Amino acid sequence: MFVAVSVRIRGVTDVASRKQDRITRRQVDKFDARRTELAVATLHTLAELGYARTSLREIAQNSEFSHGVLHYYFADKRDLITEAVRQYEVVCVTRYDEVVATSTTADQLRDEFVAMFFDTLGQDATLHRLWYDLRNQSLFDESFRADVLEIDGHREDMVWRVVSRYAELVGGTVAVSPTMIYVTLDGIFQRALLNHLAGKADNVAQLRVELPAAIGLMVTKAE
Amino acid sequence: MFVAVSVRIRGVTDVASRKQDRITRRQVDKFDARRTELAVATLHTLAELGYARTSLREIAQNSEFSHGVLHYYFADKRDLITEAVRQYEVVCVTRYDEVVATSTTADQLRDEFVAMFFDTLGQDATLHRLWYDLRNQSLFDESFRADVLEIDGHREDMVWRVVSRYAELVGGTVAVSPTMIYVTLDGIFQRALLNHLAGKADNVAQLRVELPAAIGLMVTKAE
DNA sequence: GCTTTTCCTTGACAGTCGTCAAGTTTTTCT
DNA sequence: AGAAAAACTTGACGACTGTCAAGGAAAAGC
Repeated sequence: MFVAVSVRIRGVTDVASRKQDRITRRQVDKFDARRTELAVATLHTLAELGYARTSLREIAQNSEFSHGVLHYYFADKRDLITEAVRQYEVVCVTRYDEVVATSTTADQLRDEFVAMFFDTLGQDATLHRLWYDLRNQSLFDESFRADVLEIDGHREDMVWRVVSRYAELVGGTVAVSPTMIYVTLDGIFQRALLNHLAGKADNVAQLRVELPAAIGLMVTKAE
Repeated sequence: MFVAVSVRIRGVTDVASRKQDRITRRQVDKFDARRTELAVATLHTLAELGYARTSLREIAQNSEFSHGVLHYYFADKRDLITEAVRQYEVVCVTRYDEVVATSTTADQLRDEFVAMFFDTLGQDATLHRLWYDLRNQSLFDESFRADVLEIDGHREDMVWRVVSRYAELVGGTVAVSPTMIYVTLDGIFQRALLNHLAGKADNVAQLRVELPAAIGLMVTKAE
């Protein structure tokens, strides 16, 4: 019987058990592959319904398996959702890195960042509302907090890479702390998301107009 | 039989029915009083447990009545929660008005605003996390959106009154739009709330240090 | 004081939830 | 091919949910 935990057993380096080790690893990889497959299905269900209304049976219906299988691969619901959140992070936290790497002028970086900012707002709106849902859930449920704070930190790093590179290209320095930069941009994003989902496209457009200036306020040009 | 709806019947101005009207109004007022009483109990339950885990029986236990009475005063759960949200607004949306009214210098206004900002963060933390919970819920549940957008607008007006008055006292002008001011301050508040509830007091203190400068960036002094 | 209306409690309903045990199907190994 | 292990399905459990109807308790009206 293969136990339903995600901890891989390592350290079996004895020569006589190599073959067994190889087999076990293949099993574990297969196990993990299905785990992430189910976690992705969970992610889509959560994005569609929100945390409060997502049930295990609904998740199973969004996969090709039955609801019982979830307890074969996950200890309980929290374990499943935690894994789903980790999948979210993989998708989301390197979003702007290519823009940073390829842009050669400050204006280009700023414009492409703004473009991608509002692109993903429309494209992945349900995923983003899920993130905010889970982050809020961590205000009530302590067991989510560690993961949420970690992802929040990665998001902060992500926008810091953008803005500090922008300052570099502009030939100046960043005027505010990484935390302030993040909460500002994240606040703009949240507001834009709410307006987007409420169908208020003109409000979203207005935020798009104002975003470049907000970025501009964060850096001071060298004289 | 007195129907459980919140719409008051008006327009009965006929002289012969004055007495009946007076009685009816007293009944209605009593009805509304109990409605708000139950809405307040709902608010506290929501603040404690969050939207996802709040049940009608739990709400009733936080009041002095049994669970059945909720359907006597409210059409359904949504009606009840909507009324609770309105109660939240009454409490929260005029929080800084006195600071604005009594401050005579820019520094005083700024310092007292910051003080109250972090006061209510610690004092009413559960209420605030509820607000963010419900705002997020509106990203999934369309029926919350109108109320949420209205309250969000009032919150924006609230901080606008603070910052525009601050600019006035400083003898300058506000450099960014009301929306940008709100999303920034709200973003800072959200971050501080998360850190506060996570027990990271030093992070909260750091945000407190940085808040005055963030306000400073929003206004430009006249030369 | 008696009747009528209002207010509130109690208990039940149909449904959903997370969880798990038993059993079936599929894969793997010898 | 046969045996063993893994992967998956099914159905059930107790608990909990929102809702509502029946009836008792309290207040109002006469």
